[in-house]
Amino acid sequence: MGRPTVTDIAREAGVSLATVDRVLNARPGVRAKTIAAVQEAIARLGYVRDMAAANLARGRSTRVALLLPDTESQFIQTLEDALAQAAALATSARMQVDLLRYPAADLHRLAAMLAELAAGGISGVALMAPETPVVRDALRALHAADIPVVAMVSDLPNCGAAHYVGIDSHAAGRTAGVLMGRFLGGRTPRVMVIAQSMLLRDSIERRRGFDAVMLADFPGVTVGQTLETHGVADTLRQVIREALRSDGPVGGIYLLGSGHRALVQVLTELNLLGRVVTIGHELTPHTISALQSGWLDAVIAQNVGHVARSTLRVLQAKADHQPINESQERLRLEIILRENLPQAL
Amino acid sequence: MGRPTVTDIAREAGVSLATVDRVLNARPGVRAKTIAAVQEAIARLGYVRDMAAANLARGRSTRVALLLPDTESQFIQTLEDALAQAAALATSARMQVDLLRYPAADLHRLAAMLAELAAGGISGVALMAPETPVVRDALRALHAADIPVVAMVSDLPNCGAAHYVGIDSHAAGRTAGVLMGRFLGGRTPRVMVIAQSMLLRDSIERRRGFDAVMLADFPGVTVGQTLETHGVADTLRQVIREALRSDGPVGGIYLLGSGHRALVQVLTELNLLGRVVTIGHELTPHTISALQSGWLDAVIAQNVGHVARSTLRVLQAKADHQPINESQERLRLEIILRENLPQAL
DNA sequence: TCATTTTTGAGGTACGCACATCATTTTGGC
DNA sequence: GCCAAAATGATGTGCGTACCTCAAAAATGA
Repeated sequence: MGRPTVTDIAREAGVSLATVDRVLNARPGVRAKTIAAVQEAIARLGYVRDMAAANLARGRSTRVALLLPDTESQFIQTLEDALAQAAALATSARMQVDLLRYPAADLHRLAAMLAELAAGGISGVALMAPETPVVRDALRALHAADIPVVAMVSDLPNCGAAHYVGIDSHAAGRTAGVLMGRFLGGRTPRVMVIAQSMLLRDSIERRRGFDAVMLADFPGVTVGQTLETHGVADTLRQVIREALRSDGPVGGIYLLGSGHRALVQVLTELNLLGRVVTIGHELTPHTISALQSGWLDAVIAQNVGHVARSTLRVLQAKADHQPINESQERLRLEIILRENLPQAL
Repeated sequence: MGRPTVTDIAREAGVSLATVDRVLNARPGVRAKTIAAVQEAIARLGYVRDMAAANLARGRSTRVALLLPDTESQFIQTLEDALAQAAALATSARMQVDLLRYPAADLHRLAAMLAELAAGGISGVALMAPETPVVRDALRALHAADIPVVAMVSDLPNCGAAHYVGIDSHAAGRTAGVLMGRFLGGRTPRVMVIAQSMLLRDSIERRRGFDAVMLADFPGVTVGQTLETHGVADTLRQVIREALRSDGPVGGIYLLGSGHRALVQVLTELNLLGRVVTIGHELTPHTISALQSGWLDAVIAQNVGHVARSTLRVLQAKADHQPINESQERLRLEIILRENLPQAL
């Protein structure tokens, strides 16, 4: 005897197949007493619905859209690659994935794209986007239309997002703080914090976490205010030079977002490369090679492959109205050193 | 138009459904020319076989066995829990999982169990076991019977194992080494290395990795020889006391395997708790609470949930004669500090 | 060219489930 | 106890694929 099927339940519960079907799919027109009897039989037999067969019968081939900003960042590119790879695999599980980019500078366009998708009959959307009123309204419209929304990498609370796939940015900042403090090894120099921009929710939370740990556990270390580079290498060079003119030696640098390549360049010019504890975020070809060279001491990252697969799994579960396996979807905050660099991205 | 089906291929290739079926399932009696035509149609339409429907039609419900030692270790228990949870989910994907324990001290019994399983018609086996001749022979017999074998946590090369699910132990030791060296922060005290036993492949490789890094990057630090406790708390107490009597202060302890609880106890007695850099392996309730209390500085771990799910996925893929998605199955070596402890195991 | 073998076609059944329709039974209100 | 409403049963079809049988066609050898 193999696993029990709907037929077994019907026999066991003393009802017809039609009734079992009504109970299983929460269709109306069944007395509470009958529902209980069927569920009791399900429990007794240990029945587990064959989701593959169910989806096959439904003939439903989920279509979802994934939206990323068109930023020229290696992290975004890495994430897109991971999403594309996961999407290719999802095809064999009856899921069609549209991978789209939106202009990072034009969030109205993003909102328009979301509206189009909603009209085009899509069963789920996942995106990485800043939380602005325009975006929020667009996402709320999706929510109202019963289209599940998944936030990737950067959370979107108060937008009706059904799920967040990404790591806790505050914890990421705290972790960066501990590593910085411990890698300084008792020394109490100044530490510089550099960011492209402090508009993004992630950067702000990371900074908060970093400060909390430094203040509490390494009170001797002076942490400077956040230097914003706006993605311009010259600005970066200038702010670093300026900061170095201030009193006290700089012993550590915390890079909140991207910009590793420019930083390495500036540090080379200033002959500081490898002489300063440097901690950054996200695994990209740049950060990997910087770790290998010893220019970067640690990277706090999230597994983009996991982000991609988790995103698709969550969207599939939402489309099936299935519960989400929280423990599988919880992303771990990863600490990457030269010694535990993954062999391949 | 949804995704292409076998019918579409038949039409596109100008052959019948039966012929497409023969090609897809590598059945004999088709001319090479016809095979090429069908495959060309498959490529042109981008056909991807619906594995769910295929398995449904096959009526095949994969049955696999998972074997763990009956060791009273929290890590083994944690792993078993993760496997049980993954198994419960796998049920809805037509997979039946038998979760078994074998006496750790009696590997002949393990070999006998494996032989029984082979005779009982099972489609795959995963196990965590030491690599002894008895085990090797038993696994080779499985391999000869075309039953795929997956090694969990501890690798089993030269046993015909189809796959290894676990982290690179040498890299784990190297990582522990860097953390130890850096957390010592320039100080050069003695470092103690403690293990339950050095018979297990993992412990040996970890030690090798640890030594390699300490020697190369932190040459001032003296690393003692491995102290074996054989799982006895008293022995642990004794070896630590003895080691402390030697000259030079002990600044770090590297715990290769389990035994965290006993170590904390001994360190408490000696008033060394929290005053020595301590690094261990694997996330268990004990190590988690030790991290939270600050008694443990870092843990090198593998995600047991990932181990469990990966094991089942690999077994499923092997049973379906499907290729394995290497990037998804590659386990990351995780560094856990108090700051990035997962909220739940 | 004929006989033989090989290749191909046509069609059916099954897997476990969803969903639909219509007939039949049971229930509750009065 | 009658009737309408609600609940349940019976039955069929289809999802995409595997696997089987038998007939028909094509290729091959002599």
